[in-house]
Amino acid sequence: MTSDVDGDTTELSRPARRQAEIAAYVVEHGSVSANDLVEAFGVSVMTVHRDLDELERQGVVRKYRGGVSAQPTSVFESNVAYRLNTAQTEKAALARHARAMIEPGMSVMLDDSTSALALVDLFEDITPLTVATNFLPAITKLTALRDITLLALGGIYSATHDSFGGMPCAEAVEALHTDLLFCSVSAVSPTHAFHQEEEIVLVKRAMLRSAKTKVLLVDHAKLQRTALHRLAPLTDFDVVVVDEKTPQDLIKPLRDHGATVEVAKL
Amino acid sequence: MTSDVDGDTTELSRPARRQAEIAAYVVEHGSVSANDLVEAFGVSVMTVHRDLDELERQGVVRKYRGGVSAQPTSVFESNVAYRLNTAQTEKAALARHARAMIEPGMSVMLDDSTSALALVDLFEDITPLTVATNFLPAITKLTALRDITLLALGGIYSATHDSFGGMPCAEAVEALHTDLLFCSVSAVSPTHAFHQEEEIVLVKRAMLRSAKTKVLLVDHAKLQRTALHRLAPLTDFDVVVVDEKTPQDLIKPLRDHGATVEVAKL
DNA sequence: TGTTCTTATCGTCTTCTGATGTTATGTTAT
DNA sequence: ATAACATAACATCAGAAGACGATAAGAACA
Repeated sequence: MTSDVDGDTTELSRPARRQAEIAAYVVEHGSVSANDLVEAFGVSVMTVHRDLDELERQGVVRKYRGGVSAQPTSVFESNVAYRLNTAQTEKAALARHARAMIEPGMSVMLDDSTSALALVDLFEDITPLTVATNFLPAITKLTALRDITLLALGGIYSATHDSFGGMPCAEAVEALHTDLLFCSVSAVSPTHAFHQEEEIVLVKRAMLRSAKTKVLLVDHAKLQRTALHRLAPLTDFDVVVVDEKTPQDLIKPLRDHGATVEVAKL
Repeated sequence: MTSDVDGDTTELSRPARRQAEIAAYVVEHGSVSANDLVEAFGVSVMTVHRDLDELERQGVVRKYRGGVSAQPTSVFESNVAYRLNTAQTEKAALARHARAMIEPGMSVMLDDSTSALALVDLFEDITPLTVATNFLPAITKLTALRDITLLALGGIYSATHDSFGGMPCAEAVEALHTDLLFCSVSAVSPTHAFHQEEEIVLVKRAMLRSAKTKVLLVDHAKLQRTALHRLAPLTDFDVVVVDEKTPQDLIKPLRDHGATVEVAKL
């Protein structure tokens, strides 16, 4: 019953949507020519090239004379997971649930996930608050808010994630200790959380070490995926929050293995 | 002959300009009511309040029921120095001069100054490049560029400067060592560079320790001002760049005290 | 050298954000 | 309690930025 898993491409600018579709197209076909894409998407050559330039900047495809080829799937997936911005409703629900755990005066850490971003929108009323994050969109949003101490976690910029990472970021994280951590991952098995990229795992692990209470935000799509790198056992998290659309038979195994699972109401 | 020192309020959005003017008005009058401002600036009460909210967020004024009062002058000055964005032509000239010092492949550090920001616009052609900065507008611009490794220097966000600072930032800086540093200050005496805020001084000093070649960018207005905190002797900089409008009799004292001064052509 | 593919530049058009005022509701003082 | 002030919540409008394609210039390939 995984009814509306994808296909809901709302809330994305036209070019962004097309670029995501082009990315999918390229990944599917391995490599294609610019002209193929012109026909497939009904835009001019120029626009196709511009889209491809952007996708290349994000590390999703590689351009060569005569066409483009797909990059390792991991990159594509992290990127498209971000852009295709699926399950906004679910993420908003997760965010509302998470919000209830936060009290004024606390310090909160956020990773570079869209789930965390949804949470930022709810911060305005929970002031004062200290927020640490390495996610540029979150940073941008938070700069506009009053009574929130923003602690930006610097590092090497990744266009694919629109966030900062690498050693410098991990070091910045380790200098902190926050009350709460909200983070998300690419995939969740009954026992562990996984992520596509080792580089990201480095930072997330540091975050896990630097927070008192750790919360994992998981929309139901994540439970049916797998990913390369094992990040941490689910028991390392104090709470795992899933959305209401998650089938019961996917939740039970988590609990059986000792995870504390809460369900966020839509 | 300090002809056109201020009064050139170009290149600023209407609300930003009005806010700067309101800030000046408030500082001049000590404290005023919202209605006074309505009459003085010919906008609605609502708009006045919005402007004041923004100025308060930046730490320039303090609101209370019935009006607003000015905050310590230092805050006002750093802020207005930033916003009133004077001497753009000069800063562009300084940036062009600085640009000639950069070779592809180098690592460059930038502080949170508008002079540094002008430099960012010239980076696109000097790739590859590694750029480290704590200035949010610079970070935002750099994320869009390819072939530039962006190293964001995190820290505590300051709305007044739109940059990151404090201890976390200083630590991030100290973990680095770049080929070049371009920075600016509030004021320059014949022997020293000065800055208004101690907090900023902390970060700038760290930057000075973390770069091989240090370049100070100074538009001529800076030479006629003073500021509270002594940052460093001018001889700590490998080069001090001034703009062409700087009177000779202001340049000579710097050289007499051992500084290497270069003049940027407009 | 000619052909094909790519990039640069310009003008047009659309879209979107941001700024503003008005009205309505809430809050503080007297 | 009431008046003055402040904020919240729309609706409107304008300006700016972005998207796009056409054309022309440039670069790689064969």
